[in-house]
Amino acid sequence: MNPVEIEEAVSNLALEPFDRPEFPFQFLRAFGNKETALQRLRAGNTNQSDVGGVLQRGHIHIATCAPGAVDETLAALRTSPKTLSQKAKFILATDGEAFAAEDMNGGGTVACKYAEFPDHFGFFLPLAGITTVEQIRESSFDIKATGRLNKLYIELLKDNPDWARRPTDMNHFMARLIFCFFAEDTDIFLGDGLFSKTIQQMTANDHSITHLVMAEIFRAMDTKPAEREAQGIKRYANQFPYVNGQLFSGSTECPVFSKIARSYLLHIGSLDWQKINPDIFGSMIQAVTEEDERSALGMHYTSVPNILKVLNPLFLDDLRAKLAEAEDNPRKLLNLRQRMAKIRVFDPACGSGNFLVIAYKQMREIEAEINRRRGEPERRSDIPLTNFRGIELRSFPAEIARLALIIAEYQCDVLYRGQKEALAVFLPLSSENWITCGNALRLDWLSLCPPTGTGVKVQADDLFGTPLNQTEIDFENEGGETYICGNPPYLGSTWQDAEQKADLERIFGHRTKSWKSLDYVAGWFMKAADYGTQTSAAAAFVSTNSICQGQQVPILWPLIFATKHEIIFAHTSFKWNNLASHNAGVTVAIVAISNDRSVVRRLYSIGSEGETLAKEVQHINAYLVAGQNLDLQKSTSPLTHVTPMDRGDSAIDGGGLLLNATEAAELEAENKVAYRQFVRPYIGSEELINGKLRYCLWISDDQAALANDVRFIANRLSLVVSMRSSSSKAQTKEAAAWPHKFGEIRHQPSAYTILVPRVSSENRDFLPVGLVAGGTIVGDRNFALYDAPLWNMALIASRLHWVWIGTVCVRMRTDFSYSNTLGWNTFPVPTLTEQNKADLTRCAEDILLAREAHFPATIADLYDPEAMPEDLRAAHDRNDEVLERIYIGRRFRNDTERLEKLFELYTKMTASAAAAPKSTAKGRMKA
DNA sequence: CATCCGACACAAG
DNA sequence: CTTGTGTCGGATG
Repeated sequence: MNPVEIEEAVSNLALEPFDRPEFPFQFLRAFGNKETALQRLRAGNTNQSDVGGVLQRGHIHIATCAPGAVDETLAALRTSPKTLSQKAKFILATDGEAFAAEDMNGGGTVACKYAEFPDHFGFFLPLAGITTVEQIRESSFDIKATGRLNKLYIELLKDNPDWARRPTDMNHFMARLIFCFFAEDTDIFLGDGLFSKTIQQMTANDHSITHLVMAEIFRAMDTKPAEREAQGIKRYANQFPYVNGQLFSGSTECPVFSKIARSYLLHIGSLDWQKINPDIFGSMIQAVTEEDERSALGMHYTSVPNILKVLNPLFLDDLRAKLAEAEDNPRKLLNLRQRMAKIRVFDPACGSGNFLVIAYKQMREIEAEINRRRGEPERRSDIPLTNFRGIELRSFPAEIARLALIIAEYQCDVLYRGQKEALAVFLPLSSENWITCGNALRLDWLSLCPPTGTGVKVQADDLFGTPLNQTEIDFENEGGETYICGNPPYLGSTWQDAEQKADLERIFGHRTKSWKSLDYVAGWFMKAADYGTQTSAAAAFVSTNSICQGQQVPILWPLIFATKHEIIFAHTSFKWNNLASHNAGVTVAIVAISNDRSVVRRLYSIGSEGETLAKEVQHINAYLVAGQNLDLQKSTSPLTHVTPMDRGDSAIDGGGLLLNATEAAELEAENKVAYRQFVRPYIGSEELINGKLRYCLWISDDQAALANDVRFIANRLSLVVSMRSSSSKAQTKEAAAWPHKFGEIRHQPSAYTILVPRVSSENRDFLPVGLVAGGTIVGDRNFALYDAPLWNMALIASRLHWVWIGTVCVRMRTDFSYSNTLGWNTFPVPTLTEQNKADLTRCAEDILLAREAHFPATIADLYDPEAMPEDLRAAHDRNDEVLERIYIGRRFRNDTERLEKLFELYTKMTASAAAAPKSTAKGRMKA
């Protein structure tokens, strides 16, 4: 269940008469428990309560009681031994009048009237497996409103199929409604609930005219008081103020309301819209208009702390520092206020305006403190809302973003200046539109956010079609600073559609031919850098970490650096969680660029306790490592004298060629000869890491006919044929003609094979390199070194290599994704003497021996960082000792030092290769 | 054109 | 929720 569904279930429960014995089960049902789970609790099998209540292990201990006994019942739950031993997260007591609950992990308490407990449903969201963030817990309202609006939206679309075909109008209409609900609950409309009441009264006898009444009200809000009589505004609509803004200009047409839609509307109006929180309302409501997103309604939410990871280092930290520095000095405070009034914040992927709203609110907070210290607490804000600009592709979020900013402004005015002052300046809304609906990668940012103080009118080389009227609006920030921020969409190169590819081509096509491998988000960085060449600005984006790892680095970053921009701060990989706990958060990094060389560079990371660590550094390179830039290109062959590495063989067999132990035994029983002849051990990464056993059919061309006479094999091969022939891939289809062989073979006969899994957990301190006998078929989940000298294995097993791979290769989630071209072929190794090789070989053997001593422990067991055996760790330690002495004559102090040395060696290595191109493979061939 | 490589959604404890 | 898998699509030389 998503939060919206839960809210609805909980609210419905509170409306029913209180049923003392049933309540605990009803409550659990509302949070998504299945009937079977409830039945088991009822039967007592899983109910562990020792106070006559209902206790669900790991979740909640609930007790209902006679009227007036809530306090002692809650106390009994609190001290109940079972509450502790069954690890209940919550305790809850109610008598149908009062309601009390506690979060046993110190997350606070709820005490309210029974009828009001649905307002606290966010408190219990962990029960439904939804990770809560503080803001959510306090924002039951936003989820509730989202759910109600969603219902209305769907109902309206049902009754108005023509509106479904004009989503922009529909979205605009929804934004108008939200505004009216907010306005009628905050005295912006005179009279409490004016909008809802007017609609209700005027349509009480005839719901079919709802849309006409509403349209008349909207028309009034777009008509200045002086013109109203001439325009013939109806009396009931005349009570509404002139709002204007772009919100009510244009057509006032409204969709037709059915009886049900009308009742939904009135119900939504009865909610207390004062409580709306623009920080999160926008991201919640956004899903309403997106068909495929609706199942996750209320799940999309970017946490404020994460947004501040971008905004604080970008400029808010500095403002706060200046505030602290100014102390009570009125002159300094004034200067700071004047500076802030000229700061513009630009989010070219603004969605529903999250970043802009947070930035605005944070700045208002700082300004309020300035005004307090200067003794001007009621002073009107000097921070213009129009300095917070955005671009958004989808029309509904764009509408919501503007609305969210308007609401944020009003709420800040109420908070810092008082209701009266807030109302005095609220209407009419500014007619400017600072949120542009369009494709940020195609629009000209300089026109939307023109350079300061220059008066330059930039001709948009990439501005399509109709000129945007927004370009005429000037920022009120002559001589001010610009900060670009946001969380643009990430889309790996394989998932971009034709239009998105074209977006990237327009930006990168004339700069590099490798633009096709770039993530979509790279476009925002490049546009920001280009923007920065015309005017000084700093830009910080949340981004997939893949643009700072692996193959994208040498494509993107030299282009950014060429615009004189450098990375001024970065937050290394962390998980960008949304509300859904089952939805493994994307791993992201925050990267900020600026062409101002004077700023102090900072590198942020998440510490072991989840705290943010900051480090001041001289320079940050494109791998988000402290150190100089380097140009690391992937290479098809090793740059040093290590053995070339191949990927293993890819079955592409639809389950036909690979056999588990049972299937192999089956064949052996059916035909021993065939078994001996055609079955080989097979090793994928699961087999290597977790010590599993698998087999495969390995049949040479000349024996294909013979093998096909074996019934078991013939059956398996037919599986292969059917899978391959129905494939969408040409290469695979062709391979259906020879089902007895693996789909992609790179196999070389060998006496033994060293192998590394392509993907493996980052939690191990060393890469899980392995060694198998030559007859074993190495699957494509591994890279293989056939008959390579064993010192190659010593390299792979080293901490140096671990660090290199972790930085240079692309990762899958946060796990390692090994690459031969990017990681192995580029690995900087000093020239090894025969003695060095002998020493390293010995080290590799020692590692293998240490592993063997723990037979049958698997690599996963042995390399569990918590439980790594001492002798094995010692063997690795000696390996590192020997290898690192070869590098620098001593051990490295830490991984940063290792990386810095490796980068340095790489730079030298490639520089000398460029100086002496004759030594390349091609050069030798000619000679 | 024939490899070869990286991505990712899915699946299994 | 962590860790690994099967196969596609498209880059590369």
